[in-house]
Amino acid sequence: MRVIFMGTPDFAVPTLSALHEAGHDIALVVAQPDRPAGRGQKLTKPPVAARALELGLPLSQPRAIHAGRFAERYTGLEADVAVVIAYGRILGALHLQSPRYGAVNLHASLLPRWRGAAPIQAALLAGDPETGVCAQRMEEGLDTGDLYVERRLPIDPHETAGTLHDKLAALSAEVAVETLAGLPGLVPKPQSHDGICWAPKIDKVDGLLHLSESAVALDRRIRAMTPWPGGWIAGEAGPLKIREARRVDATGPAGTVLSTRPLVVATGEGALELESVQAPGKKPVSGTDFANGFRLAVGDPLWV
RNA sequence: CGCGGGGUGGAGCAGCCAGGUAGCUCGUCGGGCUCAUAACCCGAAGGUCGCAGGUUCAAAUCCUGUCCCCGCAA
Repeated sequence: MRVIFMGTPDFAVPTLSALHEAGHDIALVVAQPDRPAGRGQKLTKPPVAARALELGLPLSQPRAIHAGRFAERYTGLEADVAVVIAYGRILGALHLQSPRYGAVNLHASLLPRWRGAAPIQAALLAGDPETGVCAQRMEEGLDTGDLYVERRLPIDPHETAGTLHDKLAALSAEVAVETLAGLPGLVPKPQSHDGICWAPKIDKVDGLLHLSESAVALDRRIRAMTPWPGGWIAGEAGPLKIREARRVDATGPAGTVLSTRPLVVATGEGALELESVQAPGKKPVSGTDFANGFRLAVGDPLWV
């Protein structure tokens, strides 16, 4: 099939690679423009753009997508289908209707649960036992399209957004290939009217941990926000990132150290063993190393 | 030149601002105590203080350059 691929971050890369490998004619790869990123704010190419160049595919990173040269080029390609995965912008009727079979979007949740920007994090934050990937026929409504294919994936108890991201990115690639293969005859099914919910975009402050919350909630938040923005405890010296933690049975005043080896901190309900933490400007260290360096003793507040 | 923190025995840190015997917690090794221990007691090994140069009687500490790591921001 003649495909227009639209995607931007790491999550979309396996799908681009898989479609290319499956022999589809990728007429154009569309990604967001290069942006300043990282220390030094150097202009950085999004992963999909980098991959497109590696594969020698035509690439466009337009600032304006709804009109002008890009819009003309888009419609002029006479593509069979647009495959959209984590592109990062809302598409218009032009993009959805000009390809022969319209636009197919890969979404990392079991729709209609977790429509929106951050379905992976939302599923972890809610403690869902499973999630998955859906291929939907895009409409102008956000993630409301009829479903071509749905694949489920159980969520491991120690899953983080990072590990789940990678699994779902790989699964998305499979679903994309499967969907395109069946496209001429596949009839998409409408989403259920029940269980609709939204997964809003994740903000840095979503990683803020209040130790007065329960260990269950904190554990979920830490895993949902890892690796970005990371679960962190606010303090005068800056944020203390909690990179890995697990729930343990212990009680005490929330926020105080119950043990230094291993490092255990009390929460509003239950306790957390901190396996890997990172102070501002420092490297990640084990809980015990942290306690040694910061001279923590049982009964001390963890981070002030 | 976006802002900022840091490189000190195996690990995490203090010491640097007011140059002059290498410190703390942990680990390691040996010994002791104990039914036993990740607990406790005693002892030991292990560092040319990222690298190069400079100032000085004397540099981890002051100055210059250089490499590397990290936080913020995006």
